[in-house]
Amino acid sequence: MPSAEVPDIVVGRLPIYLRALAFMAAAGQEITSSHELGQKLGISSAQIRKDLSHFGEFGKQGTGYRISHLQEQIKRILKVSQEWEVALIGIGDLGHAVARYNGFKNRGFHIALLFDNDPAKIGTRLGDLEVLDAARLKETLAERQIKIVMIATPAGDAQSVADTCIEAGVKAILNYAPISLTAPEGVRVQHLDPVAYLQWMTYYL
Amino acid sequence: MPSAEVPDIVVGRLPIYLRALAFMAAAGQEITSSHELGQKLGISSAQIRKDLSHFGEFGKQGTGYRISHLQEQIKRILKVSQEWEVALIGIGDLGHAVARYNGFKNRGFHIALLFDNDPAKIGTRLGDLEVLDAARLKETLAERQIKIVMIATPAGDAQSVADTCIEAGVKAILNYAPISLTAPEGVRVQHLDPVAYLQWMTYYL
DNA sequence: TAGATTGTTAATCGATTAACAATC
DNA sequence: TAGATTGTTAATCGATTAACAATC
Repeated sequence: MPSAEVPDIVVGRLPIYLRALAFMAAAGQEITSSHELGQKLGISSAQIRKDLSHFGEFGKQGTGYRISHLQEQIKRILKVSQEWEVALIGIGDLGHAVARYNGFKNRGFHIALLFDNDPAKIGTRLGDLEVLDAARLKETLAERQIKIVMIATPAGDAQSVADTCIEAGVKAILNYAPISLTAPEGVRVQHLDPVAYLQWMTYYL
Repeated sequence: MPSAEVPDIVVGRLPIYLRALAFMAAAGQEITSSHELGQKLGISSAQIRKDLSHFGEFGKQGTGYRISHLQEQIKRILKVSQEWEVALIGIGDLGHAVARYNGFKNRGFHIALLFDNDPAKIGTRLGDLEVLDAARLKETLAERQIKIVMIATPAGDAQSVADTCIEAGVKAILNYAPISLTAPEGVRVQHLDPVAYLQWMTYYL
């Protein structure tokens, strides 16, 4: 029974399920069960079934889930059936790596715009994209109606870049800069902080 | 009252607190309160006090928390008061960016070893480190008693690299490769998957 | 002192799990 | 059919919040 009020934490697990399903599909597997999926992810089978039940019925009693079908459905739920155009701001080492990262392909995103404020970088090409002048960030994002950006600038620039993006109508920010960003209601920010994960793990060492 | 059984989710918030405290400290601030910290992070003040109470008493009634002291205490709890030596395996675009990332400094980690299996890369230098031959990964990690590695290899190599690291005694793996890794009990794996975050955010668009 | 904020208790809220009828 | 697995309900478990005495 689909509901309007799906817990945040449930939505957050859907990309994990999607990743595991893609892995199985790549190995040629066609069917899986909540039990198998749960074992792979260290999650109970009941939780997987419960999570999915927030959105509908995707399996078959006695059989399990058809992987390709479940992938399609979860992609639809997450709105990544079609590809989103994403802008990347800050083309330093990290930005380069992000721009060349092949993990976006077929997962709902493609990098459509690159920005930097360094005259030495503006106008250069990276893959089949030209690095644009960050001075025109706001106008360009608004024109192209970009809703999602990734920020890979130095820490000191990240907040003002974020502010500009938000003014241009951006609603989701993935922040690679080592700094906490603040954003108004209605704009989602995720911080990709490798050190936070490392620190978490060292607690248990 | 410190307890032996601190919930995982509480430990996971400590690095976030630490990051916010570092930000305040960098701005010259000396004192904060659970209320202020909570507002910055979108967390209730009660939760912050409750979280900290698992480990001890770090504040002063009527005043709040001395930032430098709280930082020290949380670092001690997370075992990042001293720096851990970390190995980085896979020196492609992403590995380069990780190696040059300045966010590790002063947060409990430093990259001590670089590995790749490409003869063209082995022996070259990156900063003040030489890229070592991944063929000797296991021996070298064991000799140096490395407990933490970051994997930035292509997806196809990541699991076997992880297995080798685990055989060498590694207990914590930060995985940048776009693939789910499996590891035995006692080894912690964190997957740094930017696309999972993007997919989570698009749900709300 | 008066005001503020901690650490902690108890109450509330929400998420996870166990169990099972339905059914493929 | 017999076996397996779903989707869902109810019970359990755990985390968050509200409230407040203690006290700086």
